Amino acid sequence: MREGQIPGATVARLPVYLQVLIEAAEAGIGVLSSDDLARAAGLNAAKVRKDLSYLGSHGTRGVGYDVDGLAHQLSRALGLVEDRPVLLIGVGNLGRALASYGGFERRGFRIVGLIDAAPEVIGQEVAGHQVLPVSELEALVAAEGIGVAVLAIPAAHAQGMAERLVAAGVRSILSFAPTYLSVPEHVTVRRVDLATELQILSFYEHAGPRLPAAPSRHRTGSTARPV
Amino acid sequence: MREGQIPGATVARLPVYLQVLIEAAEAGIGVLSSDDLARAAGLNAAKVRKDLSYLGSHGTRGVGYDVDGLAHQLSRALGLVEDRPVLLIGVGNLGRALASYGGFERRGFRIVGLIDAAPEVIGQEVAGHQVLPVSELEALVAAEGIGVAVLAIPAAHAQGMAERLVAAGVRSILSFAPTYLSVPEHVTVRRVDLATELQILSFYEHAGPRLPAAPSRHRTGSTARPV
DNA sequence: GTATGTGAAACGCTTCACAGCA
DNA sequence: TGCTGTGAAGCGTTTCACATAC
Repeated sequence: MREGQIPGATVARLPVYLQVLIEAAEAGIGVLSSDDLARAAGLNAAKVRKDLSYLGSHGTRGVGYDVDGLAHQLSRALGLVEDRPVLLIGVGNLGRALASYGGFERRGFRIVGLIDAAPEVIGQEVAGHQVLPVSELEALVAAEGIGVAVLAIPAAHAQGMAERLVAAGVRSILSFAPTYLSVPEHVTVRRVDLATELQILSFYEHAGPRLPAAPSRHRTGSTARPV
Repeated sequence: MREGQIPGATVARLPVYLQVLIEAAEAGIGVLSSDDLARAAGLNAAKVRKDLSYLGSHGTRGVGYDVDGLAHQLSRALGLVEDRPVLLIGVGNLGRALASYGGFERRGFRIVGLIDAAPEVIGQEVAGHQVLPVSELEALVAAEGIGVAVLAIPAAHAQGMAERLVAAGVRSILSFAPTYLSVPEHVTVRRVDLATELQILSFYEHAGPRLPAAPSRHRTGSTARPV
């Protein structure tokens, strides 16, 4: 691993630790051990320690990790010291659900605009935002300094919209469209596809209780408890 | 790897191949090479071939893979030869979006029931289903032979509902609640959390255009085309 | 005593390179 | 010739085990 590089597998777990810490802080817990964190996140203590060690040494031997201090370190590592503006494209059923989801602010993001192509939706008030036409996209991205966009539109329009977002300056796209997006090297796309998730579950159910096996995403399978 | 075991990383990609094949079939394409598949899925040809080889040898050297034949093999491997019944718990914004998502039937699933705890929602007609009270859960799971459930409820209720689902006989849970679920060994949970996804994106945007780096989930970064 | 931080071993996944077959 | 199928090498991640520090 190159100096200062945090492994991808670790990066994908940092948000998990952060969430556990936020909940612990709200519950008035001041210190957590790697074992506590592991239990709450469905992992093992060694992995937690190794992951956190990439951020530097922020624990106290014999004691554990200071909840507030570590939460701050994680927020910093994730680039969340202040809320990041997010643009939401597509105000259908899913888009509305995302716009109404309250957990954003609490976790470092702020939806600053809703955009849709349908004339009957434009101008509507959704979750405190007026839906804007696609023509406003570039101006909005520039004005708000938007780097992250969420795509909740049909697959057929996803590639075109992604290209427009990239041209406008967006560098990270979270796409719910069940299709693959071709983007330049410097742009990161993450795709969430419900049917894909269900199919992965279907495999393991169908294949029988395979003892090991757990692909990429968050999988719980044993003791893990919300704090 | 144990005999007959398909690696978890491969399992997570099988739905992707299946989707590409379905779209190719609809476009009238009869044969695809590993390179074609790789391009459409944002992967490389060697990975595609190795992945598909775990299912057996279904390609033709010098030619490629028969689209229909391979799609059938993949469906079989994923346990999707006939539609799997799915139970949806939680009919809020997100639950409605999921219930209304049309892509299910086409990809091997059938929502057979909606359940919610709120009295004002129970009895409503949503996406062609009457919302049932939680008390109907066990009967519905038994009657329809449901093995897969989707949780779209607040984090605070997720663990309790998961336990009830497991007790009723559900073996796979797709959870949208931003909390970890403790389940028995034989139950598989996959978690989808929007804020987590955004935070991972935030890391890479913040950390600058890291050349390598791409954690677990579907990441596109080069040539990939919707068919 | 207790829990972190970390080299080193073990493991799994990806990529390479080419043999095998149409 | 062209593309699949696959051992083997390479690489990243996980786990182990213990020195280190409170």
